[in-house]
Amino acid sequence: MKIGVALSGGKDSSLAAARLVREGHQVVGYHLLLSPERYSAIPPSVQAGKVREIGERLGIEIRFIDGREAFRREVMDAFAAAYRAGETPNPCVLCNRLFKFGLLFETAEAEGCRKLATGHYARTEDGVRPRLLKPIPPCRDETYFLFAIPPGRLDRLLFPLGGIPPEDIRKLSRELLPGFLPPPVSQEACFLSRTGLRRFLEDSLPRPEEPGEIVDVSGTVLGEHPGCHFYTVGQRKGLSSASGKRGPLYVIRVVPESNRVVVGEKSDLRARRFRAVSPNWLSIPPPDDPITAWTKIRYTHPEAESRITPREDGSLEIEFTSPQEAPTPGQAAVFYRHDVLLGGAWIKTVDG
RNA sequence: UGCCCGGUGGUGUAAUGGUAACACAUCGGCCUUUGGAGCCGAGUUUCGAGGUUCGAGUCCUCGCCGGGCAG
Repeated sequence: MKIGVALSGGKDSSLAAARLVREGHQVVGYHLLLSPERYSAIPPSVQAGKVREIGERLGIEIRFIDGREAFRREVMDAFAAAYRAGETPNPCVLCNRLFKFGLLFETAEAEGCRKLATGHYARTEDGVRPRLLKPIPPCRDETYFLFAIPPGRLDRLLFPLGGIPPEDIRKLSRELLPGFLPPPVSQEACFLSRTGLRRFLEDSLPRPEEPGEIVDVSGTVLGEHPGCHFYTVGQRKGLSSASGKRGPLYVIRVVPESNRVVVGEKSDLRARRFRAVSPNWLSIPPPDDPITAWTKIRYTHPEAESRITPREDGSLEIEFTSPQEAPTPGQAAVFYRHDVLLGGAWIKTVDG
């Protein structure tokens, strides 16, 4: 079978491709060019070179897809807009939806690939309605980033790494890609290096350096900040001008209208209810009535029991059984039942 | 002007006359397929000038600064 593989140049996607090659499939590697040179940690040409090298090593054809203009428009602009609105964007989810499982998927499909594989740690399950599942337990679970992918494509996706235990992945790595040196894993958003984020915001935001007040939950002014887009809910660092007393301070809210950053204790971050918009249901049909599910509000959040109520306007009301720390506008809320990712939505407002 | 308190890292505080400590902040590392968080580690401090004492953040004198009382 002809299978397309999304190849980033990293270890996981290479391994996924290697596995499919070993199984005897006709594999084509697709590499997306997304990041503008100005902001990237690794120059795109260097990354492309890595991908070519992997292609040679595996003996597969490599195709490049230039998505830079659309990426700029659809992911980076949205990223900047979120900061402007005092939200905390999650570009990975958007990029997965629009590019890896969007543009790249469509390109591979048009070129005759029956399936698309990626190196994500996740699983799919066929059936009347295909489902997206978490990987086999000790593996890190990356399904959070996949909640927004188009449901109709689930049956044509392959996650070759999601079904095998980590020790086997290491073994596979030695067998299939001996001597392969993974690039440094540590990174920010893949299209921005650490310095890139700052530069990007300076380029993209009007008057980025406008100072404002740091206030506590009762409105008392505690200090000054250099610009409210440097802050996100739950953040602890960068509050030096307000600190010194009352233990560690955390950002509770960012209010761009008044250019204020509201801070408080860690316990002030806990909230039970929030509203989420633009839901995407993957493994179940969109529900008409309230359902119970376990909701995860950030990548590393241990999902918690909740009730999800669909509203007339298409948004969702989520209520946790017990308050959770720092639901944050702009982040994804992803719903699970055991191993199954039911769907997800974007956190819009937090009610308390 | 008189009297009374107080002045310790960037901030808030601690230290019977005996190695100046704690929290927050800051910096570095770890963690990490988003932003945060979390974990580990580090640096930095006694308002100034004299004096008493083996030894002063601590006691004494003067000054400077901040607050209070008296008017």
